[in-house]
Amino acid sequence: MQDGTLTYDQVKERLIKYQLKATQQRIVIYDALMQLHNHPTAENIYDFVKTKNPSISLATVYKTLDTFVSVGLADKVMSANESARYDGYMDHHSHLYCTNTEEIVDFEDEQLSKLIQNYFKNKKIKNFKINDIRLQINGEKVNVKENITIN
Amino acid sequence: MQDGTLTYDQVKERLIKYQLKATQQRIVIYDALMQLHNHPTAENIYDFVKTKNPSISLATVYKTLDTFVSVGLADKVMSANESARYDGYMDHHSHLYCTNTEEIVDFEDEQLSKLIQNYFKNKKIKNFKINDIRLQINGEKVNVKENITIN
DNA sequence: ATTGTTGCAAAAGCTTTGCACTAAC
DNA sequence: GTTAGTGCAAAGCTTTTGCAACAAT
Repeated sequence: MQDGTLTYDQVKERLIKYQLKATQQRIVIYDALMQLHNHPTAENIYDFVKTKNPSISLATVYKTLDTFVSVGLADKVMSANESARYDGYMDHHSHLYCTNTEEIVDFEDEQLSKLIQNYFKNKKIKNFKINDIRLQINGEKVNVKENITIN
Repeated sequence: MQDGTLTYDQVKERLIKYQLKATQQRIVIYDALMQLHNHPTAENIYDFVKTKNPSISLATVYKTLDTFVSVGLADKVMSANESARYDGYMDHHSHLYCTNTEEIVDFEDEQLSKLIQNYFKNKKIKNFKINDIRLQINGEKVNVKENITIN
């Protein structure tokens, strides 16, 4: 698990390591990300960060988070920013997501489902009742012009 | 795999089974969902459906899709509609998502990861190079006031 | 006839953009 | 001094809402 506490200089160093100018804004935003380990929204981070830097703008928070994601310092979770996509195929199933073409392909594998279900029969998570487990398998088409074929 | 072709009456019957009035709009939207099995956006569906029902409105498409999701006739994939959430904890990991409290909790299980990785060493997906596999485990807190604890 | 659904247009989010100003190197 | 990053306000998208008109039962 991450620690959540880095000194000012440690953050600065890390930013530089990722070839980013160590601006005040980036430092406080990165620091916020380390402290708010509850998957904050941009707005959450903005609120948090305003106490340390009252003049910061929400646009900067967005831009900075984008930057962090693009260099690999942060991750965007539960993807927004794309439109919602719908699926009428209602058996529980997982998805392959091609990061190049943005295609989503249904994926279902009985054997793998069983494997995972069995795993959680033995390993319970305290205070959490599992309703549904889905895999999101991210990757790339080898040949963009051909289809992805399962089995 | 789903077939993708249902007659007008079959769709109607299915809607009624889910206690929905079988309106023209719902029928064409459900039909669209069955035909567009590429995880269409609301806009995609709207475009598709306009050819059959030029006077339909985008708001109706949204409302109808919501209705379908709430009765379990369709599924919302790659959740949008929430704000993007960020995560500074950059080791690849999975998430528990509590559908009541909307909490996202990091989840990492070395043993399970290995299990799944091994599985895909034997079972390749044609024309797809896997970069990253994540689990999204949906469920509910048993006691909303207590935390979810892993291990 | 009743009730729920639709379409419209307006509003509400969230996120991005352009540009002048500023800070980091 | 250069170059890149910031803040602002405006605009862009997607999605939601309120309400009068309408269709399904």
